[in-house]
Amino acid sequence: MDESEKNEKLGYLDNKFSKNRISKSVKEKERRLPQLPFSEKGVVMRFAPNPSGPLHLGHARAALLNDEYVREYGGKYILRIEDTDPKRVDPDAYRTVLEDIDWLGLQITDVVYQSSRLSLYYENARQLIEIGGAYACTCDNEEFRLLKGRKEVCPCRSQSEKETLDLWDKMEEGFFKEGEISLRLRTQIDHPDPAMRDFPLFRILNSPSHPRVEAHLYPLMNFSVSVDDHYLGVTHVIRGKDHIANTCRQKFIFDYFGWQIPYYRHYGRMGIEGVVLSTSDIRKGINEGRYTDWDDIRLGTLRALGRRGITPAAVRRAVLEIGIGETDIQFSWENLFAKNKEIIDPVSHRYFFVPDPVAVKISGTKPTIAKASLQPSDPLQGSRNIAFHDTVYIPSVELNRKIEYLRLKDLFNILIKIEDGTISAEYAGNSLEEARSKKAPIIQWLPYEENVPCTLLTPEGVVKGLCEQGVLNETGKEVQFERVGFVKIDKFDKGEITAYFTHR
RNA sequence: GCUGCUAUAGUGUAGUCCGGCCAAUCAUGUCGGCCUUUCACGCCGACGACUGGGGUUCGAAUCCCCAUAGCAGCACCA
Repeated sequence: MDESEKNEKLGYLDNKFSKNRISKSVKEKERRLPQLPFSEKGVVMRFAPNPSGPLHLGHARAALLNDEYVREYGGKYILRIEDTDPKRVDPDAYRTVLEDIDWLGLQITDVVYQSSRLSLYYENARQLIEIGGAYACTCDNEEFRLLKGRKEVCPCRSQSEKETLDLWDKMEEGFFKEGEISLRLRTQIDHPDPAMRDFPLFRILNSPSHPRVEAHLYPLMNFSVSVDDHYLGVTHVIRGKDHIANTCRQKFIFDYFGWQIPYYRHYGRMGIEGVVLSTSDIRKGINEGRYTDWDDIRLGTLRALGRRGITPAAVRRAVLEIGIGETDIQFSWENLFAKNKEIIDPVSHRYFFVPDPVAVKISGTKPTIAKASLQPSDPLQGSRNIAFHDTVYIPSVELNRKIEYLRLKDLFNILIKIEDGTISAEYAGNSLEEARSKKAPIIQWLPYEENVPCTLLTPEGVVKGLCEQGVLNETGKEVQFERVGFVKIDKFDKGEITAYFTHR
């Protein structure tokens, strides 16, 4: 897919093809994000995931919000892979994160890996030490925590720049083992917020080994992020409010170096109804066999959403509507589904799917071929031909409703007869008007001879049924099973179609 | 415990900075109707909110104070 195709798919190109009624009304409904200050000359923004697993809805918000601003103001959009903690790096994630970003349609202009920038961090650490901004602390963690709580300095804090530099050399050389020493920033030990007091900048890690680089001395995020944001020229940072404290911490670092601080904006926490979002919890669930994989449709990962038929454009619209407010919110599937429907309804092909099918022989008529529209709002997309011989499958629920007069959609009316437990039907005319006036249910059906088994996976359970053979051409696409809902055709395997229920 | 952020209908969101045009916007949802060879789409209508209490003011969703609730940070994670 080239760039323009991609944009069009995401609803960005307002070209001659998108002048139809639906996309126009959608466009009018779209609201804009609030303006960012200092954006006149364009912006440099970044999306900075930790490569610990595939991306989920929470990542999508950060990624899409930033993406949208870069699209609006122009500039650079940097993907920064934050892999400075080998404990939290999943080698596969280097690939999956990129795949997910591609799916989302982000306009990334630059990609950097923090693990390739360790020497930059070391150099800046050295500088920071030289100007007296940091000291090497050998205190026990718990001990330091207690001192900090009492606003008391630790003995290491009084070391001279020379002493710190010597210790730093040893840290770089590998003289210290994990946990023995860390480099701390000199902030204010009596800062009212305990979270600000002399927080750490670097630590030693002897294991596990890093998949991309040989190292033992790693920066902590507040240092690497500050250094990168500065050297990469980041102008605006949109991130979750769980980073508010980090923003304050990073300002201490910027101040030491005399760097210009980017514009920060923090959006609120986002909870998602009934879904596990945490990467570590998902991983655990997969390992324990509770989920099939990262794209298990019960998950909130982007690949899971894609698999059940949620489009990236819908995710984008939903996320932009939520915006950058600081209020904690409850993300609702209803709203996402509505956005998705806006997108897929006008283009999804329609098919009949008959759940729990019952065969009914119809007397009093001759074989014929029904013509049904593939896409009712756009006849140009063609139609399906469904052959009627003499027996059809209809959903068993329709019989349970005890209504005798029915219309088979796009075919004709029938009268159901149940005698001694055998079900049959009689042809009852072609008139649609008559069916309407008698308020006959208009139902989906399939010929006895031509159909294909289909398993529909829904949140409520598995529905076995039959569907039209035309569905075989729709693998990987979203279609609508008439009177059932939108589904994504997952695969055709062993003579059977598997589909995932997307939403009504 | 300390520090900070937030608070508009079931959900999301506009309005809050610079008080009156807000008996509060839009979307979604639910219900009802219309349209329609789908229980989809579209159209019409209804339902539904300023967390509470004080204060300032002629006038407060909007400013101030207190309370309450939710969330975050106080990691050698990001």
